[in-house]
Amino acid sequence: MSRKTFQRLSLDVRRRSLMEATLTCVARHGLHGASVRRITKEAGVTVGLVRHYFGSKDDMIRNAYAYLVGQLTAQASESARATEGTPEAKLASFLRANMTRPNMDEETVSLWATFIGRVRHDPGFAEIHRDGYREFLNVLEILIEPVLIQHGCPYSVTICRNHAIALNGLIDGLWMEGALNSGLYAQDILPDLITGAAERLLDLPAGALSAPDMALQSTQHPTQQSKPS
Amino acid sequence: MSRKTFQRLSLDVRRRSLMEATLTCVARHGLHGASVRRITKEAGVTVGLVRHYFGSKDDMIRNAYAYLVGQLTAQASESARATEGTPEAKLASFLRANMTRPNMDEETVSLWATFIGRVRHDPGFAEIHRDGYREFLNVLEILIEPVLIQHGCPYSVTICRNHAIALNGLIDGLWMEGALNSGLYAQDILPDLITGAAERLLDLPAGALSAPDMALQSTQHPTQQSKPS
DNA sequence: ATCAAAATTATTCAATTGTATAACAGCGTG
DNA sequence: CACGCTGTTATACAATTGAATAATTTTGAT
Repeated sequence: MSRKTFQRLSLDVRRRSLMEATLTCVARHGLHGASVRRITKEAGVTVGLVRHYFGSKDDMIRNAYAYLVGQLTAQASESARATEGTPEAKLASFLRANMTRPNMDEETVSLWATFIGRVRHDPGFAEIHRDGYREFLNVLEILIEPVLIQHGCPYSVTICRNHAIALNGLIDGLWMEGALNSGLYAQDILPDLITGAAERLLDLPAGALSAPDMALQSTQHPTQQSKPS
Repeated sequence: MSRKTFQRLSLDVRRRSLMEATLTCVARHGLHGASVRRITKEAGVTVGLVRHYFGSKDDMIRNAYAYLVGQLTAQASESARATEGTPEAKLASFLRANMTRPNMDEETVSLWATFIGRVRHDPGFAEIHRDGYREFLNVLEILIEPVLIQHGCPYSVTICRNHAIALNGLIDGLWMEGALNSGLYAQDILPDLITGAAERLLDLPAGALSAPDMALQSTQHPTQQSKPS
């Protein structure tokens, strides 16, 4: 009986392939079902490599979690960065990115939730979560600030930060419940729903985020729409 | 060596004690660390009882999840029901209940997230989640409806439902990130933060939810505060 | 072509897992 | 007060787990 043939891959490639296999297995079978054997089989290697590249299974899982969080925020903020136009358009793009693929994906949410469940009792996970959350809040603040200023909204560091916290909550909640797709509503209502909700949350005139064309033609002060009362 | 002494308990008591021990262990050690032996030790019984009362470990865990979800919505809506006063006060009470103990508890959020992570790949969990989510949305709609009407906001079944979806997202997200307490802000800012955010989300005049006294003395149309612009 | 260093495989090991089965004991019923 | 039902304990078992070690193959430098 012959030995398995194999390639020697670079450290980065091998580590990433193992982390991605880890994420795949955790998403599919949960943390309890993601055994070293399943993960290494998914990655097409044998069990010994875990020790070789990560020292232990727990270490590998923590690295995979950090890898996931990094990708999530990177994708969303890249989507905002790539959008040319007004601050409103950038913010709207960021919001919509979180309500559409690839960011809003059932498997990704499953993964995220599973890891979140470990944050409380594993200091390593807690640190990764805190850093990721901080980063996400920062991105949000930077996106919100110019929008508030442009519309002459009351502005301070505290206000901006509180808006970021609330908006982040809205994003997280809709992202999660939406991706799980309980069948109670269609997922494709979410991009419009979140832009509308964000407008009101930030006290912007209706249409400032949801109708980017209108926002474009009057960059200074969009027509002040009277609130229905 | 003598046998362990024991009491014969009623079916309900024993099942509940096993489910609560399950929740404790899952919160502490995750699904992967919540072994039958740990759970039964936590409950003060021996392993055989799992088979006797639930058939299998998985069945016991599913039951524990349903038990948790039921308690969560029950506590929050009870808090709203127990509040005398205007619809605004009831809604505000519901929101605040989700941002304070016992509902907003790190351990509870850990549990919830862990289970959510299994929803995608376990049909049993999916059903429990869907039912719980539907229930929560219904409660929210019922609380929102009279508030919208009272303030003469544009109203329809769709509008009300969309508001419920958004508000639920806001609650879920803030509840989770807040409870995990990453240390980026103090948890006690959340009750005020969510009532303020909800006012804007529902397009209510400022103070309608956050200043219940004002809402009380003018139940018809609270002083229309001009939006800062 | 050779050789050594390193990446990868193969195998082993003790510990833990979930479940099944059999023996025991509490408790209501007669 | 004895009896029997069944809730409960105790034990056994095969399967799986994470980690450690030894054996082997690839690869790049010479």
